Amino acid sequence: MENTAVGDQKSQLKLSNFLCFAIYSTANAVTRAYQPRLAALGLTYPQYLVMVVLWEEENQTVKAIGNKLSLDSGTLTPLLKRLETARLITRRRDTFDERQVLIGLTEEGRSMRERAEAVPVAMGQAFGCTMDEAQAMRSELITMRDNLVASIDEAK
Amino acid sequence: MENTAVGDQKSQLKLSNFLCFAIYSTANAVTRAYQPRLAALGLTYPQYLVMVVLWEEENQTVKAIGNKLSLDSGTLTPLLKRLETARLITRRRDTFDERQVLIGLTEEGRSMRERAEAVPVAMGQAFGCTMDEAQAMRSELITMRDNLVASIDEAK
DNA sequence: GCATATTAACTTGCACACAATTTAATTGTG
DNA sequence: CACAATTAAATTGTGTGCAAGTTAATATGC
Repeated sequence: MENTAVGDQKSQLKLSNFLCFAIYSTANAVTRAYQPRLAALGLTYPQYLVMVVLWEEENQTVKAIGNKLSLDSGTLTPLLKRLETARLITRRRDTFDERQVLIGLTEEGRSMRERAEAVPVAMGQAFGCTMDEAQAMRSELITMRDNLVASIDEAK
Repeated sequence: MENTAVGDQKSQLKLSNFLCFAIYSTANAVTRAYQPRLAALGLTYPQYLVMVVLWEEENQTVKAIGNKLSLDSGTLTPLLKRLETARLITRRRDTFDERQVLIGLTEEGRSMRERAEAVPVAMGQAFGCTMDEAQAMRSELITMRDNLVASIDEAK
């Protein structure tokens, strides 16, 4: 049936739009939802992500942090300078490769980890979904993200 | 089994983190993936979203557009001014309620719709998923977004 | 060994997002 | 009718994201 095929295609085009928008507006909501929970720590959501990466492992390069968060130095450099000003992290040139900057934690940054434990607890409840749903969603999103990223160079 | 319960809870806390990050980094990838496809139209992704809303219905207030896109006037006002400068939209005060500004399309903005049809086609392919997967994902994301938004006031 | 290419971080410029405040217009209440 | 409360946009200030270009250090090819 030709009409069905055409109908399918049209709705897919609309859906692809709506899916993009769903991701976009949910991401905005994630940032807004973190804000009141991070206020006590004085962190923004991207700053919190950097701290999470550093709590996992100290003394990482800007490049390594960028790879983990999919952010480039144009975004990270000013963000890291703000965390340095807040005395949460340290920045020092790698002695063996002076191109690299190693990001470490101050004692204050290290000790913030404990106070930050409440944040994912509160956020987990805010989502209102089960662990299985969250895991399935996460896995599908990462697949889509990697597909999208792979498609970018082709589109240029 | 106590260990299992504790293990479950810990992994849920991590997962809630990872789910947030998956949404966040996928949304960044969405914006980057749109960019080369919107370059020919001279639009950013948020600008494209506003145009889509206006192609559906002309002469909407800033408030109405903001409700549909979950954006406030602080974001929309400068964005709309850029679209006006690009001669794609018109802005005029509502005669019956001078607080409101009605956003319309110029002939140029209206005619861009046809050229923009290729964008969702390309993006749909870039996602690399079936229509059913896209629809399921979209529906779950919207549910989570609404849960998140509902949780924000409580957290303040 | 030295010129060239590559790499890491930084910088610049632009466009969001959003909290908080301001301004102007309308609505609601006594 | 007067006047307080509400509403819609705009404005201000801060913090991302990211493309494009710069600088300095390291790696590579001949």
